[in-house]
Amino acid sequence: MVDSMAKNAPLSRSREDYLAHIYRIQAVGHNVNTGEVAQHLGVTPASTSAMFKRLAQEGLVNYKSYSGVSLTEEGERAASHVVRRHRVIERFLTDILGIGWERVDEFANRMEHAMPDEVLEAIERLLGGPDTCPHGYPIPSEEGKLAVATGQPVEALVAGEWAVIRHVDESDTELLRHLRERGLVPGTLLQVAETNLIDGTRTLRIGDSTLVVGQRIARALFVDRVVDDA
Amino acid sequence: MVDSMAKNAPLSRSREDYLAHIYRIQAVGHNVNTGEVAQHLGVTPASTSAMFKRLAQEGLVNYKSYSGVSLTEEGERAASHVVRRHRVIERFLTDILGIGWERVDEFANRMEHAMPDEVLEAIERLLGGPDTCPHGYPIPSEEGKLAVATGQPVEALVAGEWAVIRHVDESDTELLRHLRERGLVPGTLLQVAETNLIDGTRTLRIGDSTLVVGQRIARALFVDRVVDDA
DNA sequence: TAGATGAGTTAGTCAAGTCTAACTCTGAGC
DNA sequence: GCTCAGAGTTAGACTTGACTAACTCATCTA
Repeated sequence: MVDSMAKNAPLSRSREDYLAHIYRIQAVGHNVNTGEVAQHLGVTPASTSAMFKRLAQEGLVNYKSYSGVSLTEEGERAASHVVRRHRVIERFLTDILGIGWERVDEFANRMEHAMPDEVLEAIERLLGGPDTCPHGYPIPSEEGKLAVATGQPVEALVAGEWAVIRHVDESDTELLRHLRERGLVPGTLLQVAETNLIDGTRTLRIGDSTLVVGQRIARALFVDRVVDDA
Repeated sequence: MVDSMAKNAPLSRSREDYLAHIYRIQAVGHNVNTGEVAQHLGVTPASTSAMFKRLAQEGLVNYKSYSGVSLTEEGERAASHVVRRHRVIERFLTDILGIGWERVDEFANRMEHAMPDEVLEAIERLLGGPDTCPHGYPIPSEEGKLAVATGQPVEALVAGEWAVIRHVDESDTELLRHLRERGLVPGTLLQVAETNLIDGTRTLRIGDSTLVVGQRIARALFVDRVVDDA
């Protein structure tokens, strides 16, 4: 909007971090509020407010005091490039280097700002054009449209329903290790055998085996329902 | 020396850049002067002076006004880690991703600060423990000793002498492309057939072919003499 | 509908790293 | 040995992005 922006000056590391996080929140359909962004980025709400103002001035977000932000078209393009880099790097780390999926988010956070486009493209070719990150989130296209993640938490299913894991919450390292060890990864088909509404646990059937998972897992696993054709 | 340093706080990107460049200059046996560092890093001599003072205070370099700097043991360790990262990344970019050696220095400059140790180790395993960067410079060991680059410019050879290319100056993209296209890469055996002291050109024999190179190349190719046993 | 409460914002400060402009040192040449 | 050009340094200002402390707004409850 405001044309005070230098043509294509690269965004600062900090701006990239803010934009990418805003993007991720918008991609799951939530409102973006200051405190949440501040907490995720490990800064104070005051710093976040200040950055929102700067980003708004540069035409990257729409911002009105006390009512949150949203990405402008330009902001969405910029943010999606960062998220794209992040997710391709994660894929690279797991698929080529064999690093555990519970650690790649952190590593990608550091690497995503310093990855030249040409290098990213070469990595994508090597990977054969992956569609999702290891945790199941879609890799945004080059064009930079918001890539919306479908799926709802296992928590929302009732006993008897079938579903496929789409993506898993990647913020908790311990949990991720847990999930991997139990085969709870994107693409896995499962059935909710039983729901215990008192303690929040779910009994899941996966292939021939049965698994009882607590509420934390039931909230971290995002699935799409599958109609049972059997 | 001065223990005002926080134990193992990671170095800033800026410090890493300065230290790495000082390391490279020391590794070819030259004195480190302010202007040269400033020019290479694209900052003013004033900024460089200021940084030298900071680094000295932190025990990373020995610094006395008007007489240059040298790395302390701690500085050498820190710098060699950065250079190590840089050179392993270059190898990765050329050998795994197939990027031309004339571009990898620039890319590695950006990536070297954001590469977690675990990722670097995984890349090294994938590469099979390379000894040198694509331009022929030694990859420092984990221990962080200064890795001295041997070799002298082709310019220093006289007609008739045999030599093996050890490393090539990596600062000029155009020149690097040129060299690669002519097979003037590390490991190549050559003989100086003729030296023209008037225009500075050299005629080189490589295998069955003959190549006339100008002074710029004769200064950018670093070789070790080989005794002619024939 | 008036507080109260908590989220969000503003004001002022700080540190890192850069710059320009002015100053100082070193050493090469006479 | 002296001078002076150029390399190096100091001083002071600026930018970015963070912080704390104090303020303001929105909303939920009574």
